[in-house]
Amino acid sequence: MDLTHVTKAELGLLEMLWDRERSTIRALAEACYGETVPSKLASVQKLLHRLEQKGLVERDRSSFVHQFSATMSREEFIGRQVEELAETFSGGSMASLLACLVEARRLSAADRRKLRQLLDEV
Amino acid sequence: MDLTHVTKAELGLLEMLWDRERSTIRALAEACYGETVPSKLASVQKLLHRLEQKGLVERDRSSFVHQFSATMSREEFIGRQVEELAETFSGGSMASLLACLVEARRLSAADRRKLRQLLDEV
DNA sequence: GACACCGAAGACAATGTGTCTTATTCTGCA
DNA sequence: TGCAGAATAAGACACATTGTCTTCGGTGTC
Repeated sequence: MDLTHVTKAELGLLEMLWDRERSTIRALAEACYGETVPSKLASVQKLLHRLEQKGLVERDRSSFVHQFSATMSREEFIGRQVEELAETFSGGSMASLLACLVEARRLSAADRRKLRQLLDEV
Repeated sequence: MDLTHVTKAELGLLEMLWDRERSTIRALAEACYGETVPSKLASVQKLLHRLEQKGLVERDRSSFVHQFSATMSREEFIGRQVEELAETFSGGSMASLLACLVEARRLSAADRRKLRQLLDEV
């Protein structure tokens, strides 16, 4: 199982979990599909199961109705996505990947200004 | 057809085209598989066809043996991959995406130093 | 005990992916 | 010219992924 690739439907659930901290299958189905018929509940169940296998979702089984939550913050997840690009294209080096961005002029002047400011704040 | 997603096999061909500027199916099959039997040639043909559909590869049909080349540089391609992440997660804003990286502390001190240096050079 | 709900498991169709075979067209040489 | 070889084109094929849905057994409530 590819631990990194997340489909659009899976990402939708993750976004909801990032919003809500923790949630049930029923609540997620209501938010996703606007209905909680058994088939939709099963879809959410399946997607959550896959996210759990990928290590992106945690399940609390202590109560009869399971509670789900994301294992990492949205920011950390995004960071890992970028790191995966660095892994694929720049031998894992974030610096090289960002250098690539600067050199390919894919950062606007405003982007560069903002970035410099962020770096100064750390 | 997803214009952005590139499979591992397709990426392998792209990397070769970035190395060689332009190449034939036969040369790519030799480099990829180490043999140029008809089945391997057909595999390369199919992958190139898909890359062409995705707008990532250009085909010169002027001579009998077609010549293939990448439509964008490796750097530009990488830039677009990062932009796609920005699109998905940060409303298309590269600055926000990079802010996310800085805030999630996924950049080492060395990464930050290197990045600041790059920004100064532009 | 009857009933509703839950999670687990799997069937299912649609799509994506890489490999391979076959058909068709073109080149170059005898 | 005619033919052998090579190239492109088209599609069959097996396999994996993805999202939806049905069925089943277990659990709680009245």
